[in-house]
Amino acid sequence: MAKLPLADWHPGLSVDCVIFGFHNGALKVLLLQMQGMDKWALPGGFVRKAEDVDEAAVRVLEERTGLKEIFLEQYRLFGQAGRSTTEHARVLHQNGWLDEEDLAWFQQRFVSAGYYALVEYSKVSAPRADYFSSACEWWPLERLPDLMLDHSSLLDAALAALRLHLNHKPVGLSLLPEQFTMPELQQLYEAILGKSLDRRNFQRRMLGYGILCRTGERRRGGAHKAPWLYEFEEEAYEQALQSGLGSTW
Amino acid sequence: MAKLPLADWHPGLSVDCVIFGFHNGALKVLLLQMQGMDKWALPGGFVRKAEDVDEAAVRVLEERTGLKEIFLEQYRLFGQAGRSTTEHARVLHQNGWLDEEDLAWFQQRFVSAGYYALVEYSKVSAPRADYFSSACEWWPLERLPDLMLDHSSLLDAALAALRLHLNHKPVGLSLLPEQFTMPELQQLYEAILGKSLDRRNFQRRMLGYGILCRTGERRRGGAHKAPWLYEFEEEAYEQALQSGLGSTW
DNA sequence: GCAAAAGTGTTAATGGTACACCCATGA
DNA sequence: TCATGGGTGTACCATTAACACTTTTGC
Repeated sequence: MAKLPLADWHPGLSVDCVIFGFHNGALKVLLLQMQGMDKWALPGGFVRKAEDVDEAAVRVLEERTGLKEIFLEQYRLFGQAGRSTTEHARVLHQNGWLDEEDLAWFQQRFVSAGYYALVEYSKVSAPRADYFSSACEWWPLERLPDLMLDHSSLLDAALAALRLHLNHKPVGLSLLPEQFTMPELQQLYEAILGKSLDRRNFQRRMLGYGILCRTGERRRGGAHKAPWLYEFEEEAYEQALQSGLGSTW
Repeated sequence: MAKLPLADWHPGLSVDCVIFGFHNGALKVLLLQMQGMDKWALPGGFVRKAEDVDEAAVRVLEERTGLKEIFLEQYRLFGQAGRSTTEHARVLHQNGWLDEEDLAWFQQRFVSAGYYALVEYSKVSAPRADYFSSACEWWPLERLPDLMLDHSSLLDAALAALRLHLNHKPVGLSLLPEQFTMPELQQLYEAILGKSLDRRNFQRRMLGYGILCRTGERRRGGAHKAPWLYEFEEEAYEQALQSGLGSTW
């Protein structure tokens, strides 16, 4: 990314992606460790002048995860005047990661479009760091490292948006592998909602929506009774989401 | 706005506001008619470099409505590469509303933060047009004029966001006058949801939330039985919105 | 007095909550 | 065989949906 042909990029505009994955019963997010800093950051990037902002987000997603078809939702623009400090750019510059010309670019005031993405954890075999970062790792939501700038609030807002969308977007479909068990689906809901649900009622309710299909197979190898494997019935799922899964009005 | 000191403004960034009002049982939005065009536009503006994007939206709101304390919610950034055409600027330039220098500014590629605002209709006595528009008027949602650029989709998305937020934001409080009747509140909900609700069940459900206070007065002058007047109990309202009015999980 | 709108009440159906119970599996 | 987790059933309760009925008001 160094040596940007600056004329090609939309000034003062970036995208940041909160990439959610689900593994071992926990929600995780993909974070980058910044070169020469102990702080971590959300994967992000700049926007080409000729490019949709959505396309920029897709590009970032692909660069980090290697995946192209990802559920991606833009939830808000972050536009506080003081949100982008120059400290980070200064450190990069001192360590030789940024030359003079690019430094000026990084020291502009930036507004950033916040996206959240839902990916199937197992498909992201090797998350890749970008030019300015030394590591790219999954972090569980409950134990996050220090994040730079306002990335904590971006993340919080993404989770809030995800909760709000839970009944209207294909959250389960996007985060879970093709086949999954009912307990796994429940753990996912519990992780997103931040509270525990009744096992039996959850099952009945979910099956009541008519969006799940029992494959007939069970998940063997667990320590206890083998649970059934399910798949989503995609057409019925889409249909049900139109009006919202638990909507009241 | 002509003769912008261009160095003070954030390049390629604007805000657009969908200002909702409620009058005579119908949802309305405030639109501007562009100088020399038959198309209408959402009230909008640019963002100063030293200003929060939210502040820019508040500024626009105040300029059009004269109101300062307005419920305002940013719902999404609109960032299609082709969304801002140069046609509008060309027309303004030809008619003498834009000089050469400002023309270049207007012909940049713009991304725009979409806000929706909820105002008490009666408090907006005289909406004011801006420099580039010849009229500023309320239009009912069901019969909207042709809108420029992608403002139709901005508006549709604002309504969708409003629906999604109905159980989590003080929608009634913001759109209705201090005192209102139950039928008025119901009409508001029906207008937002786009469907009719049962009168009696609506009333019971609303009263069940414990967020309304019957003043003891009735609205006289109507053609029929005089309905009670209510006010919101603001503390209880805020409280109830925390968990969502009709949330299921 | 009539039509139309507002307030109150009742009932059946639906859906959620809180359980008890049985089944499968590995240690 | 026991602890643990998974699957099914049921009884109870709250809420919703769909009604009937009464009250008020202007014409």
